[in-house]
Amino acid sequence: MKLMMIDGNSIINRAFYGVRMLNAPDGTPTNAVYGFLNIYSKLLNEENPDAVCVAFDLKAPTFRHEMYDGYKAQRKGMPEELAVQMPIIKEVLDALGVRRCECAGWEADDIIGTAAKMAGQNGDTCVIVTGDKDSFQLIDGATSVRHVKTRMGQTETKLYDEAAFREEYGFDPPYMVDLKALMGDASDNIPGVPGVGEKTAMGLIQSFGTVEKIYRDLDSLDIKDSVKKKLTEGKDFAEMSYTLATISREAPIDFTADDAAAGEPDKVRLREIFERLGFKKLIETYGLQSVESPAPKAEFSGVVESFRVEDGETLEKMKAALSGGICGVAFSVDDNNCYVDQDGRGFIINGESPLYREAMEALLSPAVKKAGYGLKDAVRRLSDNGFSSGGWEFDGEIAAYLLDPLKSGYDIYDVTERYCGFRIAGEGDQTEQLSLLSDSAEYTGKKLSEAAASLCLYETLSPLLDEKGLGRVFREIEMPLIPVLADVERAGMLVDRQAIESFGEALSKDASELQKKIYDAAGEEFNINSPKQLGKVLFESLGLPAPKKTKTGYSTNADVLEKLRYKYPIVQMVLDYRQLTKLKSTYCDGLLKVIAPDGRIHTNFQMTVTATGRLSSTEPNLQNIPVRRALGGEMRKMFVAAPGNVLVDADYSQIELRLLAHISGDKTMINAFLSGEDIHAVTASQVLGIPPEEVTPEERRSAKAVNFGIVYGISAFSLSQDIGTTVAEAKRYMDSYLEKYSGVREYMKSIIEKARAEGCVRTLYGRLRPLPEISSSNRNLAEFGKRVALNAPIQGTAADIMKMAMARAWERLKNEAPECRLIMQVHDELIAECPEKDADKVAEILKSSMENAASLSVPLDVSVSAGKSWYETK
DNA sequence: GTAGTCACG
DNA sequence: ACGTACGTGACTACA
Repeated sequence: MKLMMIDGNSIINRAFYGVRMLNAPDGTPTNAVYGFLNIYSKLLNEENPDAVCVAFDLKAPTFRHEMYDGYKAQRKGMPEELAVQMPIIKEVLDALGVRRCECAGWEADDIIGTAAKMAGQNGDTCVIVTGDKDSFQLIDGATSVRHVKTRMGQTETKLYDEAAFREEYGFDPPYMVDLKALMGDASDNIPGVPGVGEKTAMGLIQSFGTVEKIYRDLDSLDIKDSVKKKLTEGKDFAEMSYTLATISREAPIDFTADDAAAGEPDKVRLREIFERLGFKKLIETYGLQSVESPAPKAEFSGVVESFRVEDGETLEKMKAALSGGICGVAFSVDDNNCYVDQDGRGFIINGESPLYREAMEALLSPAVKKAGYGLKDAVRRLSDNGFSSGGWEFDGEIAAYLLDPLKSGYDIYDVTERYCGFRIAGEGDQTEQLSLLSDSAEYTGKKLSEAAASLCLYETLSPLLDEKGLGRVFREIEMPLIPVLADVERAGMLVDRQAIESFGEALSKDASELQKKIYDAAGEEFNINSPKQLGKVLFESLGLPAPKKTKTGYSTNADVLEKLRYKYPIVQMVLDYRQLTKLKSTYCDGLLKVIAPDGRIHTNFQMTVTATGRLSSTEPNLQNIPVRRALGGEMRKMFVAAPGNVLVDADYSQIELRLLAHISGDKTMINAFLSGEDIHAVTASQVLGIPPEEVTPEERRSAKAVNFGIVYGISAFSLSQDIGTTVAEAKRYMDSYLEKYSGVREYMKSIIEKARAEGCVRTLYGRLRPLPEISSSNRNLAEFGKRVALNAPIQGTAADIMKMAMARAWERLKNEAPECRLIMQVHDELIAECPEKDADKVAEILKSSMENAASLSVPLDVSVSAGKSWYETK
């Protein structure tokens, strides 16, 4: 096969200087991107390669920099307008499915040289594309160079094989190095021999062959004395330049021509990028116009007729329709109606009809396969109205979330427009609506349209999920969770209202006393809750040293105040005041507002919010009830079991760290977990090289901080902040940590490379986390992307496992402890409420469901405990 | 509506 | 030279 290796930096440089300046709508310069794409298309036409790879230089110094300071000089020359385009080009290449390669410590030339050599060895041919003549040294029987020039805005290329090279230079390609050694190369800042230019150098190489021979025989050579003198004086330069000009063919690259075979372009991404850059013409050239909105499927014509299920005849008609394939459903909260679409026929089940129950039960039977949108809430409401349900096959909202989890919301209208290509009828929405024929259709409303849209989304998104590798997460993790969460929300957590009220009163009292003291200490009254006013008082009126600023003023957060609290009593008072008011407003007042008539708090679990696959909890958020500090922890005494019942609380211990061990495959860490010992103590012992029994509590704390930090992609700076050491100390610690757990270091490196290449990462079960920022030209964004790349597979896999565990536990409890209800999930913690007599059985069910939800190279350990309140289960 | 703060895993 | 740990939601102040 034929491999085309492109010298990315070289071609982009040519494009930048050869194409007049262009700008994206946001002002970003784009001429190099545009020029590069034009050259690239032209090359594909000329060469028609089987595989393509674009090699890039990295900023990291290479051996050439080490031997010659001047070598750096030209790298600095890249103008800002060009530099900002580099990451964009990489983004475009990724979207095009073109392999790219960069390698710290090696230049694009070295990568290309190595790839060409490997291609030759494998019986492939290689054509190198570059604007630098350096690469001519690589030409051989299997390798040619297509040299790119831009003149007057026109790109010209010329192909050099062995014959063409010899004709132009009069010697064989390998001696190109010798030529460069003598004449130098301004563009690479290779000096050459002072005073020897192209003509002289070419003559010397043609007559005498190599630099080595020239110097060996210098005295006897038949050349001008002046040239001889220059050669003698410039010998050191020649030797150094020889090395600088020699392309290494030993770069550690890890791909072959096969790996670089043309990938499929990601048309959606490509279109997004081109739109951002204002490349309207290229959107046409690449045929990307209708990527986001595929044309509506011809056979889909919406609801063509509709029936109210009000008599036996229509009921039978509906039942007959349901026995066919999947149907789309939508439920109305207001009028208690249900809308069913089955292949263009709409059925409306009216809440006031005497046949309502019978019709609903027929529809909700597990045997009837249904597609809907936002089903968890529907299932919950149906349960509230006494309907059990099953056969939930497809939820369009969840599908849209899995396909693109970073969106801020999944409105059914937008999602349908995006994936089905039409807008459905919405309130005040006069755009092209889903066709509902008024002639034969009795009802042409919004809900029936949603039922129809759900069916259409099912048909469009089911194959798409599989195509994107998301089928498993969808079918095995998300869909089974729907009835579970509906049930958990419905169960709710019982709270002791009076206890919350009296705790709140106590907090108010303490807070107002503290408020007085603070006013005294400050010498003035102000709103302590206003960071702006507080900052003014502390750092201006009282003149405390201000360690940090925010973009709007002084920073007054806990980190800052912690540092000042011993020196200034008012600071401690402010910290205490904040704690009291937080507890009062968010937890006492906040929770009292949402106690339902049954005396319980029913949170709302959001399935389509987080970037990693976790749940979130709202109205109220029960996933952030205080626990870390003593006073806040009191809150948990108010979450109680009903009389005669207990709460059973099961916790994964260190699930994320265990997943790091599993995913990285690090043997030492895996063994640490297999030993069953205290992991943080083992870490301290291994990193510090001391026996486990000698690890002090302080050392264990540091090890724990590092273990946590590694999962988040920590920096030495943040670690030092966290454990209170110098940055140097923290760095030493991290280095020895990564030395000891070298598999973790390897993982960090490889996942980041993978994320760059693919623009996303995945969990063990395939859940996707896109990483648009990792190729950003904004350094902070790119760094952020790296940390996310590291963390998302771990946090996300933990979320996947917990979700599977919940479904398993729920199923088992239904059969083995039917009086037990799951009532809460807090990421790695699952809480059930059951009669006291069932406590042991429930504990066992939770523990084994959670421990066996996944089988990894390390055990999953779950600790369980029971109590009358959430506080007591700790 | 945004910024700052702080509660959780 | 620069900023500095991943993922959430709720509350208050203030424009």
